[in-house]
Amino acid sequence: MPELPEVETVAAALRCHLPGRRVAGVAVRCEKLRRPMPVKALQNLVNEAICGVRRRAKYLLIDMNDGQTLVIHLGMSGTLRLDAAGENAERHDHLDLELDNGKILRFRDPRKFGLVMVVKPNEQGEIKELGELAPEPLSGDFTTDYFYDLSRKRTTAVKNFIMDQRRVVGVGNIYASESLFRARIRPTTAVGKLGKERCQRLVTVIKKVLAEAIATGGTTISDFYGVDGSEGAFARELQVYGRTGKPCVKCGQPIKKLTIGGRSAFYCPQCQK
DNA sequence: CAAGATTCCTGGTGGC
DNA sequence: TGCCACCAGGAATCTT
Repeated sequence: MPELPEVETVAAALRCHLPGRRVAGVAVRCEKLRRPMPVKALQNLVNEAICGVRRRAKYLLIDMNDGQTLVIHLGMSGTLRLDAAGENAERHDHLDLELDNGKILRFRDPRKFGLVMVVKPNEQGEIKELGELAPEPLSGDFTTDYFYDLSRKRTTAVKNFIMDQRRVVGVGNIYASESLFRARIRPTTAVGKLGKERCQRLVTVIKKVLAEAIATGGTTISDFYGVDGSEGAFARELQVYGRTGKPCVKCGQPIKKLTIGGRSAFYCPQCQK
């Protein structure tokens, strides 16, 4: 589910509800995520005021007045929603943040690939616990030159490269296939072999696809929903993802599927070289 | 150091 | 209908 546009959609929604609220209570029902849930640190958030909501790559950052930040990664199946006061938790609702207006911010994650941390960012707002992340794709730091220089002499498939969060952040399996189709580049192409022009096409298209997906509220395939339970509309815009055997929207050739780096890749053999 | 395989976990689906 | 193998949008960790 959640790639950059989905996380941004959630962040934008939470920005309308969380800042200015205080944490009134915390409930942890399952501690076993990708890393154990930091129960003590979470309980220490009680009575803290929330001052902002940010996103970095696919991480959601909820900033507290005292300088701490609650970091949430949705993994593959995580969702956050805002429940009305008194609403019962359901299966796989692992964490509740009760707010001072009674509403409950709920983290659900059936596959438990998600991540919850409480950290202290440095003065610039950077969080070392997030590791080495590439620049934000929608920022001015993500440029053709950046991409071109970083990819020289790399033999890995371009699809793997754009899904590697140390090189490009926010692009997951869906937007990788979609971006490559729009850039007319085969997912298997060695990234180091791409000339400057094709690098530029890809960088431009990644920005465009992510921005469009944000504008339409993200992609709902099976388990992405907005904070209010709504579905994202970008699923209608998908041109290759999940369309194996169906005609290419541009040339009519059947879309092909293959496995690269253990993940499925979708492409048009005619349009993508 | 790069690139590929493996692993965490549960739920939905498609085939028989 | 029931059972089961297989697949899933992520990313850290290990091996080669």
